[in-house]
Amino acid sequence: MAVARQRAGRDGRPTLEQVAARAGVGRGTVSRVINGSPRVSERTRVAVEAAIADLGYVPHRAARALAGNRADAVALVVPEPETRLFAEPYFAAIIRGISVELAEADIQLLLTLSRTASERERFAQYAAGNRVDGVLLVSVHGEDPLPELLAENGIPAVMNGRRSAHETFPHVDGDNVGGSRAAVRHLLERGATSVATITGSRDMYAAQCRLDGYREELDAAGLADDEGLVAHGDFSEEGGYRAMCELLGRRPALDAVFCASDLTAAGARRALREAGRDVPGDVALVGFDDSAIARHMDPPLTSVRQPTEEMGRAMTRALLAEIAGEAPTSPGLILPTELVRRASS
Amino acid sequence: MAVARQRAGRDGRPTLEQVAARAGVGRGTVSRVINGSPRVSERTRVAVEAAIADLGYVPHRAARALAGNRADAVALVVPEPETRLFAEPYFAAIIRGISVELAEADIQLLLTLSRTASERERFAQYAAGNRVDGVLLVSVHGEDPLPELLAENGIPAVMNGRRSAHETFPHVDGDNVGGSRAAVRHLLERGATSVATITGSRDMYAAQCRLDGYREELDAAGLADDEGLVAHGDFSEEGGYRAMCELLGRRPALDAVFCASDLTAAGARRALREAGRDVPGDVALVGFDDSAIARHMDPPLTSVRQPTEEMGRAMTRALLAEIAGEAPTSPGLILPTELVRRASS
DNA sequence: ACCGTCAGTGGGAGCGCTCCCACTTGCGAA
DNA sequence: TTCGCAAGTGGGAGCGCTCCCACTGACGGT
Repeated sequence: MAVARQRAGRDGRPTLEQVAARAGVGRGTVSRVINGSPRVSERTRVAVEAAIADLGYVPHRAARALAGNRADAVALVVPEPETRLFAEPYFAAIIRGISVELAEADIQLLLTLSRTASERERFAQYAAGNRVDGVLLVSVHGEDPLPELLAENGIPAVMNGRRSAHETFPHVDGDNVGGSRAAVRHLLERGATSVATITGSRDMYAAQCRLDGYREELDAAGLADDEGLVAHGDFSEEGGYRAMCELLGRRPALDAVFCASDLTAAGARRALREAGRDVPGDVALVGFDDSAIARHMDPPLTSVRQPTEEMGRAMTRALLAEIAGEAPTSPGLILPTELVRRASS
Repeated sequence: MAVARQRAGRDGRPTLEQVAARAGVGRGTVSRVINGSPRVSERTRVAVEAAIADLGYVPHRAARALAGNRADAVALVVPEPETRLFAEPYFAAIIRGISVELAEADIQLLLTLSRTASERERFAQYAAGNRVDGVLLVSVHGEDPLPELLAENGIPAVMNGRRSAHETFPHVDGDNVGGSRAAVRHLLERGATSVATITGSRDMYAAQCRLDGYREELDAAGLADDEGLVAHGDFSEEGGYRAMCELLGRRPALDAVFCASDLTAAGARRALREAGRDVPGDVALVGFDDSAIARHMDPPLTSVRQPTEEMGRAMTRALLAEIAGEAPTSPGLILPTELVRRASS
């Protein structure tokens, strides 16, 4: 048995050994060709590549992973409660970006939905055991133990978004402040004189940034700081509805509202309709995220779009660099946002 | 070197060998415990489990895969052009279902976006090499070579949806005909007398089914078959808009429209508004998919919902059964749909 | 007392790779 | 000519598991 080398693998597929035999070289050489080592002569490389093509050889991932002490895979961890996020163009685009970048590096994407905090801890355990080379994190909340767990275990990871202004964990985020400022500026330019805002969940940094942007832009325009124009929502439609009712009661003369999310804007729009206010005639409305509902609202909603696909790519590139052991140039990357103008403002 | 067994793995994590030493048993026994073999005495199992817990042992996936000739992973293949599908609650729910079911079986989910047909062929190659145990397919079009490629290579696979009435490939689908019939029946019950429909892309079986359901229900109600009430769309909003304009020109007296998708309904709604028709006052509208936009249309759209999470689970269960070598009881499974009533009808 | 049986167990072999060391060349310098 | 060295190469060792065969010992039947 030990004599008859050069046999195909258990599953009938060619092995590296067969390729080597066919090309008339040793296993080491084939391995070098596959891994793009420069220490192979041109002639040899060509011969090996021909043998690979002839045989239709595809490296066996598990064997590679085992021998090479790596996984050739990265995990994307999505908190289960957040799967509604899934139902957003935002998410689809991020995944597309990730996928493109990973495909180029020939690395697999593992999708992991983690339901509970304990499951996230278990995941860290799991990830530590060389089961993945790196981790991509989305929708990370402040109390999530996963980032620290990963860092402690020395597992390369990058998150989407930030938990605070001084996020030390590697991250890629959209420019929330800049986007909000652009939205408010736009409202002001369209002649609004009393711009209200409905915030997102106060414990989320993105919500804080969007509120900061709102304030900064009003300041820059020299408008008085009126706290009565700020109502707190929670990114949900219902929250938007309630906040809008509140606002209408408090500042009936408002003529524009900047919402921290499109969903919030949808709720606000409902409240405005019930109050008999026309959009954009009486009140101009702007959302954030440029999600599916923005395009389909009546009237279509002006919204702030993040360069989501690019964010996915950037996250992945950063992660791959980290895996490759490159020293990170900076802990984070902030990508610019863009205002998409529609009929609501 | 060969003497000093019982050492931790390269990455410092405990190996099965260590667990065996700690529990005072052989490697084989630990393996049996891990894999739930019944051929282990209660006492031994307890001891091994304690050792596993003490050491925080996690099996090394790649080693398992290599030795066991399996991958412990299944791939979900999404055609890249379809990633907009991603941005649907439909998709999110399917993935959630898949994820739940896979987590129970401790199998990983690989997400693969395939851009081109050639990439799909390459994927079949790849899958064949024992790199995944099975494949989950969504949005399969008629000319897609992947299902056949997988079948030829003996790779277990299940698709979501069907390509035709006599789909032989294992599949899980929603009851499109039943859903459409329920939608039309609902419209009729609400007093509609002239029910039009806007179809989906004619080359898609789901679109055909939805049209069939529409016809069947009208037949059942004894209404004359009026081809003028059928306009062809393509599941897109623009297509819905055009078809609605057409319909309005041809049958100005229509008082209800059943659309093959929510997006189509959104387009139709726009056309109706431009024509000055009130929804639901003048024309009742029903969509299909119960997607995000349905809830946020004005008025909110009545729509047919599929049991999507359950579909994901069913697909996964079917795939796991196939992987386990169980003979499929039937080639496919059709799950019931449900009409979600909202203000548009 | 003998045997067969079988639940339970230990450990060798080997999965298909990568790593790395030892080796062979070819070639310019001494 | 001899040596040194770098470029190129072959293949042993070993990654952490599972598979499976061989073995042990308790037990019941004869």
